[in-house]
Amino acid sequence: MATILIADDDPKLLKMVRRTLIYEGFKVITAADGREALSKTLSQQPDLLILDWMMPGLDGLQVAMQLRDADSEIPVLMLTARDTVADRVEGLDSGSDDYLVKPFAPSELLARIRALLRRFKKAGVPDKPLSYAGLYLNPVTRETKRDDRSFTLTPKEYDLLYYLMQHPRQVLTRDLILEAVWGYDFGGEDNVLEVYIGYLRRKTEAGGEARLIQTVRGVGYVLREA
Amino acid sequence: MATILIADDDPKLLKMVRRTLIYEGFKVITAADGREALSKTLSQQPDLLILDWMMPGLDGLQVAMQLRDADSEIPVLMLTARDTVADRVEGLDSGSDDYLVKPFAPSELLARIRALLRRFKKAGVPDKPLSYAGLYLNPVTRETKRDDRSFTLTPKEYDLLYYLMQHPRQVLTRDLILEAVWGYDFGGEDNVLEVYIGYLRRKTEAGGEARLIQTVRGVGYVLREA
DNA sequence: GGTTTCTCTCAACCTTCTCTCAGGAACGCG
DNA sequence: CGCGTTCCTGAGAGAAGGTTGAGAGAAACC
Repeated sequence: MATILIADDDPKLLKMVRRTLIYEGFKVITAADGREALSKTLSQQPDLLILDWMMPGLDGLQVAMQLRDADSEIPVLMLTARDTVADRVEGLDSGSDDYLVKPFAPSELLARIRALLRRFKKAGVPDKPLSYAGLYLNPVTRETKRDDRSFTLTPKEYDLLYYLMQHPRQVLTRDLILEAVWGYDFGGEDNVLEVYIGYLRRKTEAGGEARLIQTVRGVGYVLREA
Repeated sequence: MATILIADDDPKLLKMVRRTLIYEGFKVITAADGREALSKTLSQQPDLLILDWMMPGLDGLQVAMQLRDADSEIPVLMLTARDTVADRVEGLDSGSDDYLVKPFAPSELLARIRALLRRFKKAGVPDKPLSYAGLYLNPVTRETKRDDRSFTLTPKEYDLLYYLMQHPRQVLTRDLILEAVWGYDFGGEDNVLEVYIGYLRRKTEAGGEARLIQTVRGVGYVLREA
């Protein structure tokens, strides 16, 4: 499922939107201002940005413009309290792809998001199959294999493996993985991630193959040959 | 869904039209002048062209004429600010198929586009029969078979199977299917899709054959042999 | 106009997935 | 080696997702 970054300086709205999106199955990254939005966008490559027009420091417009200047093609949905024609035009010119005027209904937000994602998926590169060290994952068919032995994954397992395979040889911290796959800034102390790593290991090594998902003690995990 | 190329030297209009069309589900290619329109038309084979009459360099008229000379059959909708009878005649002679005078309402534009596409579809290549793993569907006769056992489908069932068979082995998300077959913009709370998948399964497996429509839990469905 | 067919909703049921918990194993460090 | 910390794993509760039968209302057909 797609990853969405939402930037707004109003924590209440942030929370509301975040909950809605997660409920709908999106992965969510949040940012409290434009600068944070920009840096998280660059580091985590979300599939869509929801930017508040008015934010302290860098506002949504400026973020969108900077991204366009950097040839980013990530679709941008702008949130604004204003609703004049002039504003709309200005926003579109600056690189945002759609608009939503506050206050808005969650269903309206979802509809726009879906429309934007659909539109950009078509324009973008179709998902390429990933493979690393005998592991194979095809996002189009959702086929997963280790060498020629194919195995099935649950949605969460799939998301996790997908994420790992997008960053082979890279040590991924617990927080990063949790945020990418589970979509929350992790506070509590459960051990979902460990459990799911366990599931994946069981499945990827079911034929007695060598371990590919390595633990980096105190940090996180890496997909790497021993 | 059809691909439409729109060429105009006014970026604002380009953007506006692009958004309207995309929102309606079309794939859109844009061009800023006649030369670009011509080359993109040749390379990407859109289903319809929207050309501005007046453009720097090659104007819309010239583009249309060149395409006709090259035996292109792509329908052309011409945009013009002028509205005299003489102009209209000249335009039609030169190979455009319909006209729209600026400024125009988006709904008007859409109506013309739909009319043109409908008109030219008839002249186009008829849909080829689809088959996969013993399933057979003929869009011309609407005949449907599993191996040699033919079965009948209701219109909705047919649409659904047709869509699935156009994407064999591809995992199709609920949203995608709903959008393609039902035209929803927002996947509500009902379970029509599940019900219809059930109907199709009943019919495609009535002879005790293996299941071809597989569930991908948490995602959607695939047409695939187990 | 009446009948048949089709589409969609609802609700109950069943399956599978997710996440938590807790005990035990592995690790790193002094 | 002993100790605290970190990680792994089996079991299971609860939630989510998917299937199915029944039936109401709309649409198509005669």
